Amino acid sequence: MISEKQRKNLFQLYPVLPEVDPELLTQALSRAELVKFRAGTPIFEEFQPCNAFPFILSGNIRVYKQSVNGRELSLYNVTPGGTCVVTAGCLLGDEPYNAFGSIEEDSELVMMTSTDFENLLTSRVFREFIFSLFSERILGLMQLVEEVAFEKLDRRLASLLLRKGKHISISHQELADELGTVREMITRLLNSFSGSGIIALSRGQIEILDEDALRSILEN
Amino acid sequence: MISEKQRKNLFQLYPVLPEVDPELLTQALSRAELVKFRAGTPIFEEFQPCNAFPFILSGNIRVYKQSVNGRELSLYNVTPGGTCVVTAGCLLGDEPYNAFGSIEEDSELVMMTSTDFENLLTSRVFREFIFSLFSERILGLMQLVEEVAFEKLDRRLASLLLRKGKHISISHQELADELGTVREMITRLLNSFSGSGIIALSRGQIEILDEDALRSILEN
DNA sequence: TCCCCTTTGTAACCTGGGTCACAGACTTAT
DNA sequence: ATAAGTCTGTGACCCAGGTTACAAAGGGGA
Repeated sequence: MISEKQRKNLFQLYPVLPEVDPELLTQALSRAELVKFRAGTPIFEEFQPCNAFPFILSGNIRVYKQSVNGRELSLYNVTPGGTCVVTAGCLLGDEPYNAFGSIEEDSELVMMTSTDFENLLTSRVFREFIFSLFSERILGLMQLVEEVAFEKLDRRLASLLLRKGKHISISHQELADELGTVREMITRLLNSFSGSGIIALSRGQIEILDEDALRSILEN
Repeated sequence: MISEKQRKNLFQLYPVLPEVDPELLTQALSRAELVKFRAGTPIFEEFQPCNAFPFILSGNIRVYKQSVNGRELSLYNVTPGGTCVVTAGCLLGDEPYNAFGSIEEDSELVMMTSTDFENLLTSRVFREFIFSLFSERILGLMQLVEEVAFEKLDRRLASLLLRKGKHISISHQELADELGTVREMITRLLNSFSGSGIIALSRGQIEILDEDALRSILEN
């Protein structure tokens, strides 16, 4: 059971919810639980069966793959208002997870039982909501495949930095884990960027000085 | 308009269709057209808007990405009974294609207009059908990302060969296009396989002699 | 049979990026 | 202040895989 305040928050982030059949919704929410997680907490693993569906009130979930030698590669992030398509896919297909998920920033999730989630799917608007997230995600994954297969690392890194804004707080290792490479490569590339005055580096911080130069790397 | 025979064929391959609201269905089918394509025909391109939705009666569609230097990489194949999720995704999101599609074997498609497709989606069973294909595809794409990012080419090739059966009619170039690499690499790897007696090669043909050895490459 | 086109073989070479093995610099807890 | 842990910097090295540039088979049609 979640509080009235949390319910309001949830509705604001997921405006589709108040539109579903009230009876279904009340049912589902009565059994839903608010759970808080600290940054870094793992929340699901490859091959593990999935049994609950998360709505994100705050923070975000990083969904990623792991290689045998410990490298990681982010597939996508789930932010407030979005949903975890792996979980949805696994619940629908009754298959185990095929990726890892962990909390990136401190997060508040509303966890819904898998049966309640499936019940919600009988509602037309809710199904359409999930649908549009699915198709968005498919396009995103196709893009990612292309990037990983064909783009060089410097361009991938440049594009990642651009997406993250002008002042970035992140370690080289975390950047590596996002791109599926190793820390040393990131250090090297960042130093070469900083050598050309494109960025300024300090421990745990990257500042973008010349956004245009960074952008021009993308189309070299 | 499609013939009675084609309609039967369609229903057999897509058993969900006869279950949708008959009125919707009749509407949609009355405007649908059967189109035949020869192997190799391109049917859609990146950035092109999409305006029709295909059901596959026979043959198949290869959906792939292209790199600037002409390399290709298959994302998935659409076979009879399946549907092209890119198309569905693009139609739903009203976005242009972000991949290429071409006919791999001579094919017969029933093309439905995009508005009829969207109307069909108001039917619960049909939506669920598309749903399950979506989630299947998402899991597949996640798998592909992992493969491309972390697996070596010999393993990827071995796994591809195993999926294709014992007698394979295909050129080295086509294998390369499937894996996102170049012809020379495939030739090299195939020759090394054939050197160890795992496969036998002839022009346009690969015969798997030692399936176990091939499988053991996957887990070396 | 001859010609042309497609497919395959191959060798030398290059390069991006991963691995290893450190050393320093910063931060935080004790 | 000291120690321990976390980040960052760096250089040497290695290797998978892409590039170039050919040569030589097949195979099918005229």
